[in-house]
Amino acid sequence: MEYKVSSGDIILYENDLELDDVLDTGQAFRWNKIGDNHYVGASLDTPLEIMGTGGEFILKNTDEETFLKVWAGYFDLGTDYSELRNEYSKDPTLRSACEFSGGIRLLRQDSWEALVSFIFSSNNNITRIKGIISRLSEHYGHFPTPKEIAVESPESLGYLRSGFRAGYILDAAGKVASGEVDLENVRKTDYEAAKKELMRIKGVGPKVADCVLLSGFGKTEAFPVDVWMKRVLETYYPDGFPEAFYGTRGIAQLYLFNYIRKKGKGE
DNA sequence: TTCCAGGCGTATC
DNA sequence: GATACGCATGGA
Repeated sequence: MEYKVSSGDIILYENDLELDDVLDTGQAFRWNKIGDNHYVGASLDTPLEIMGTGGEFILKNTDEETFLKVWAGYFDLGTDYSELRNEYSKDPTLRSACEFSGGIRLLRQDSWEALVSFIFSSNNNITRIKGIISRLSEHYGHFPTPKEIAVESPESLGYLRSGFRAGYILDAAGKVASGEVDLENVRKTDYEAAKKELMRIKGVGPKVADCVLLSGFGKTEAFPVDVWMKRVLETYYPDGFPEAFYGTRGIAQLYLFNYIRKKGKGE
């Protein structure tokens, strides 16, 4: 990880990063694009403005301590994505996907924030998900804690316009606030057990659980399969996804998901 | 108007 | 365990 502090801003040098590939592709829902390669957003209650492309980025509205404590982890700067892509590129489909969008990384989000976000993602589109989460955090003036949401009701959450997912969020908040679902324990335990634990929450099925385990807990063997990935698996991996990538197949999934979606749109 | 959006819970077999 | 169906909301 290479960076410097310049008149209060952080200058980050990172070749394996493009903001459009990580902040605007359905991994995180709290970023707003305010210009070319220019975003404002937050992780929990820590704000950030970030801009840049081609290996050099400026991080504003932050400081070195926060950068090291929050953003280095968030952008997974400790992982060598060139090396990962070299490995993936042994597979022809993954090679194409990696070449298609080389700026993809796994965003390692806060676990509670990821849980809330992906519960709202169920049978929903990215624009609406962002709107719901934006209304939620604006309502409290910060990203609400499990306890703050747990005392709400479907009616009092009506302002979110989140539809049937309001009940899911209440169940998640209640179980996390009471300790019935222990997120720290989810972090410590292995992938299979962690998935089971998360799926005790209403509105958390296999796909949402995998998204949360991948982004919120950094469990890179979590492999979210939605309609797009189903198509990828049927088309390119009829005999199953290569076992060689099991440990980081969740990151491979990010490249494939982006590839199949944008390729279809002709981007 | 109808269809769909990074699914899930429930009923039914 | 597999499969069909309804579900709130809003944009295309």
